Amino acid sequence: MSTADRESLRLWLRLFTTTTLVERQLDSALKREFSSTLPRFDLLAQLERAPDGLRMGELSERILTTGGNVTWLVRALEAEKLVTRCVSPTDKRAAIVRLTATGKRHFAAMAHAHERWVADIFATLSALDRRAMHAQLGVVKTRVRSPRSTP
Amino acid sequence: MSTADRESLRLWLRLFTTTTLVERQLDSALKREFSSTLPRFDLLAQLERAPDGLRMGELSERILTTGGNVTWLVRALEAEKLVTRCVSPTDKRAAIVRLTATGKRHFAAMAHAHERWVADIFATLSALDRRAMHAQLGVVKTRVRSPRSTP
DNA sequence: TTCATTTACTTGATATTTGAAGTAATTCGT
DNA sequence: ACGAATTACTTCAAATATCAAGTAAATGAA
Repeated sequence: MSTADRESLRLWLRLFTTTTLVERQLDSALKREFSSTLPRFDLLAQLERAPDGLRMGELSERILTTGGNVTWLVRALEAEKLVTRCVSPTDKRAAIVRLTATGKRHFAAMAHAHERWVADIFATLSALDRRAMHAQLGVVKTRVRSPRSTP
Repeated sequence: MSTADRESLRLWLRLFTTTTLVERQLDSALKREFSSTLPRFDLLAQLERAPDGLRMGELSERILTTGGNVTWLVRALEAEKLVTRCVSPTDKRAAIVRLTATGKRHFAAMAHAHERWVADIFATLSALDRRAMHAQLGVVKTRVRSPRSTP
């Protein structure tokens, strides 16, 4: 194992740990303040950006989870009256999910708090570092999305 | 919301996405090649580094999961003969978990492949970028571990 | 010592996530 | 237009993870 490999391994370990820690922090804050969770928040965030709603498949791609899980999440959020589902007029197989008015209000409140928490955590980095890290992550993300990622 | 806040949010989003993508890639490769998973691998990796074994509580701190989950994971790995548990001689409440010889062999094989996968993914970054990112993540990690992290 | 507290885990009930298999609607080639 | 392949989802079972008790051992103060 070369030095570069060793460094890659250390980097991945730290990337994973740090992300997990931030994730848990945000998740537990969402639970505490809003009785919600990060996955739910993420799903609502995607819908917020899509005024015309999204199909189940689009949701599952965007929040990086399986179709079965999206079905489950949407059912739960629907029960809480935060989203609605309707059959697509152009494709009867597809379901279109939208935020309800309640969902929008609820999300806006959460998003505001979430923003503050995230800003607070990453404020420890300089603007320069934040931009550098964003770019570096972009490279990794592209790499991991390309076809022959897993040899 | 200031520009800095917006950038923090974008950074967090990308951090989360990238980490999740790498995680899934590694997890599915471990499944495919070794019928294992990332959480199992992580647990074994901690034990590998601790020749004297670790207590359940130490494991749960290190792999960032709950005690109940560690009990579950260890039980599964024990059934596969990869780890053993014994009562601590100095504290009868505590259980000490160790790798078995089989566990060591099994882990060594996985670790080798895992190393290659990770090295391959992060080889897209320059050595300089890897070091920079490692340092930047260190700052965030420290921040998120400090007491008044969630205001 | 002796009992209240704390600590280390386990348990059991739930919640979440995955993956494979099933259903219905659409599309494509003919 | 017709059936085969594909696509969009749902379902169900199994794997994982959390949380809130519960149990037993260790600690510590009176």
